[in-house]
Formats: sequence, structure tokens, C-alpha cells
Amino acid sequence: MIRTRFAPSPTGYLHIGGARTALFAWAYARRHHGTFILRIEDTDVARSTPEAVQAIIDGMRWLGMAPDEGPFYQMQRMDRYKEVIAQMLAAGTAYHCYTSREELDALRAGQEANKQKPRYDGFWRPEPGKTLPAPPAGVAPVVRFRNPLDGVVAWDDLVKGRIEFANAELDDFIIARADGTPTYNFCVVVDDWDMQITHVIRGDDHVNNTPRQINVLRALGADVPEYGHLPMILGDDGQKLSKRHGAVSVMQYEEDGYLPEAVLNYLARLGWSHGDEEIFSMEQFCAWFEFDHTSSSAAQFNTEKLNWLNAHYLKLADAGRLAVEVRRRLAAQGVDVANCPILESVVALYKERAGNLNELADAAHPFCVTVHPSPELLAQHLTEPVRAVLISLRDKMAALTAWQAAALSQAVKETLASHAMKMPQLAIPLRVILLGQPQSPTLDAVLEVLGRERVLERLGRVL
RNA sequence: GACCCUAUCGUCUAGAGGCCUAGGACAAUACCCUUUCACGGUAUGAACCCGGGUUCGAAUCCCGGUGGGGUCGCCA
Repeated sequence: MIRTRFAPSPTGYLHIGGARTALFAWAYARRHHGTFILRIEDTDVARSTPEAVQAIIDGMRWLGMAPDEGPFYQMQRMDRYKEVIAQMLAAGTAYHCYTSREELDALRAGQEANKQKPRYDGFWRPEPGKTLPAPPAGVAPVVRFRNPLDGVVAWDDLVKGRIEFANAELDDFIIARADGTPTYNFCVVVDDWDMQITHVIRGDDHVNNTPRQINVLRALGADVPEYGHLPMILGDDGQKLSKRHGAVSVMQYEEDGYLPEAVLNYLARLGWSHGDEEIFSMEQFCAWFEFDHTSSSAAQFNTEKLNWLNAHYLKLADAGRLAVEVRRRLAAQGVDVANCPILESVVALYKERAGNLNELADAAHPFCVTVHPSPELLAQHLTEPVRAVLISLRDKMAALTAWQAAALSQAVKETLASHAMKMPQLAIPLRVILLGQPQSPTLDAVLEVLGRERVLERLGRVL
């Protein structure tokens, strides 16, 4: 049974990189009919917030990645961590260290001055035949893991292949702070063990933590899971994403008018491939997803391609569903949407040409409110000869029994013919009067959707 | 600095030694469609980081360099 987890720390919203990590862990579980677990790593009390927890859950819900188990909270598992620490202390796989922060800082400074890798020197590490000094009075010790001194720790990474670290490179890291609270690298191990995680899928900024975690797992006599370290996602400009540079919340994409299926499809394709496939559903993705086609180097986010996918999914989407979104956006702009019964038809007319929901809302806007064509546009397009022709067209349309595209088109064409005019000569002024802008979808469709009453009223106002 | 990862069109990528005169997609450019603007269609330009090996043969394997990234916290 495959068990994967997404383990964010709630210090901010769910950003695009986290979403991609979650997506791959989720898809892998789906692929193998396994279990996807959400675990909130909130042991950094100073930076974790309930709002961030909610933001992460909201983001995942919007994308449709529901956890099968959890969310679990590390802060609620303190007793368990302390229990394991006590066991390790008793077993001799961990020990108390009384070196102060100041001493540590001095140690590091010295090592850096000698161009060495900063690391704990093992002063308080018990060894056979080694005599430890008496613990200094009044100093609360931290607990350190007793890492093996030699040999290598290696694993076959699901995305990067075999990775090896010499134990000599690893120092004895702290698993419990002076106040007794456990640290991240330790909690992760206990959680992955207790939750029987089989595949640890995470960002590749964790590669360096993995050998330490494997060593702790071994010290505990636990099975070592598989690891897959996904490369990071770079911003549109090729720069690293950070809070102050482009790392936006996935919910920002919703606000910007993206459809979740477009974001998901885009993210799936960023760092993973299945031959030449570009457009696919999440069902298809889950059926295909394996780690043998994940890429091992960082990928640059490309908004243009996301836009293309979004436009594609907009065309596919049900007009009723899109109308709900458009109505919400219009209402937020203060438009009286209750007074716009034609909204769904408008959306159906425009969804093939819009790039996102905000553009769709912008396009629908003039259909729902009283338009006031700018004097400049009117002066430019509504010349006296055109005005006369429009009046005759209006009368012809007013006499129509059936207000439908075909009949409207017929009326327009007859008017054109009798005045020896070409379509654009009439269509452009009409668009300006009706919608306040010289471009729109095909005229007869606009006339039909707008409806007799609005068309005649809008014409009547300027003619 | 040490350790670890990484390198195909501008971007995402296909590529598991001969199928590669390197394929697809986004973007770009041109043309077509057309009732304007879009949509759509067709076409064009555009890449194997460098140097050594291994091999009959290397984008693919090995080594070295260079570039990029990550990590070196009583943060996660």
C-alpha cells in the first residue's frame, strides 16, 4: 500500500511550488490506489499561524486535492516525540550536549575562517573510553543524535537517481532544543515512521536532510521509505521564487481568473512529461504519473503557456459554471447582476475568445449595464450617412417577429444592400452604440443575445 | 569555502548508443479564414554548455572543466 504525504509548514499561503509538490504526491497515491496524507508542520510556533493553515487547506481544496488522511498537526504529537527522544537517550543513540550557543557560534566562526564546513565538534558525544566532563551547572542541555562516524548513507532517489553522502560529512544534529521541544528533522522522521509513509515526496531543498533522517530511522530500527526530491520552480524571469519575488499564492491564480484545471494541467507538465502530451485531465494524469519521467532540474514558470491552457479550458467549460464565476466578479465591481438574465448567453458567446475569467467578466460588463459610448468613438463612427442607414436598420429590426440571429443577419444584409454599403461600415458603428467598443463577436449573435429591448433602447438613445 | 544536485530551441520538454538532417508545445514571425477584434488553420525561424575519453557509431555512457541551484540554524 502506497502512502504519500504533503507536509507544509504553515508560515504562509500555499505557493505554486508547494502546490506542485502536493500534486505529484497526490497523483502518485491516486495512481497506485494509495493514501495521500496532509500533515501540518507547525513546530515553529513563532512563525506558524492558523490563517496559514487555512490558506493551505483552501488552496488544496480549490485545486481539488483532498487528503485521504489528516490534516495532522505536529504540535499535537509532542508527547510522542518526547517519548521517542527518551528511548533514544536510553538506547545511547542520542545524548545531551551542554555546548552553549555562544560556544557554537565561536566554533562555527573558526571553522568558516579556516574554510571548513561549519559543524558540531562532538565535544559531548559519548565514546567508549572517553571521559566526559561534569555537566556545567545551570545549563539546560540540547539532545543530539549520535550520527555514525564513517561509512556512507545512500538512497536511490525517485527523481534524481542514486545519491550518496559520507557520514563523515554529517555532524550530530540537534533533535531536541534546550526547552525540550523536538526539532523539524526529528519530527519528520517520527511522523513518517508512525504514519507509515512509503514515499516521501518533497522539494529538493531537503536533499541534505535526507541522509540524517535515514540515519535516525535506522537507529530507531524503522523501515526507510523511498524518497523523491522534486526540483524547484523558478519565476517567469528565471529567478528564484521568494516571498518578495514572485512567489504568489495559488489563490492569487483564482483571483486572476484562472481555472483550477488549467493550473493543475500546467503544473503537472512542469517537471513531468508523458511523451508529447500537453493537454490532459487529472484522471489521465493520475493514470500516467510515474517518477521515471520527472525532470531533475529546475523549471522556469511560463505564464504565457499557462494562459494558453487557461484559454483552452475556458472554451471547454460549461457556460453555466463560468457564468457563476463571472457573476461573482461583476458583483464585486458593483454591477447589478440580478438585473442581467442574459449573462449565461453572453458567457457562451465570449468564452471561446477570453483568456481568463476576468476578461470574460470585462466582456460581459457592457451587456449588463447601461453603456455610454465615448463622444470620440461616436464622432468617429456615427457619421450622418451612417446614422440614416442605422435608423432604417432599426426600423427593420423593430418590425421583426422573431428576434433571432438568422433573421437579424438577414435584416442587416438587406439594409446593407439597399444602401450599397459593406458590412464593416455598419457593424463597427453598431458595436460602438450597442457595447461602447468597436470590437465584438459576430454582430448577429451580439444582437440576438442582447435582446430586442436592449438593442432598440440603446439605438434609440443615440439616433 | 565544503558537501550535494543540475545542464537539449527564448520557455516547458521528447530523447534510455544507430529510429536525430534532434520531435512536440508555448511564445515569435508570415500567410489563410473573416463582419471588426479574437478564435482557428497552415507555414517559417529557433537548441544538444565546453573539453577529453569509451565505441564502428554519443544529445544519450565515463572523466574533467564551466555555468546554474541547494544545504551547511536550539527555522521548516
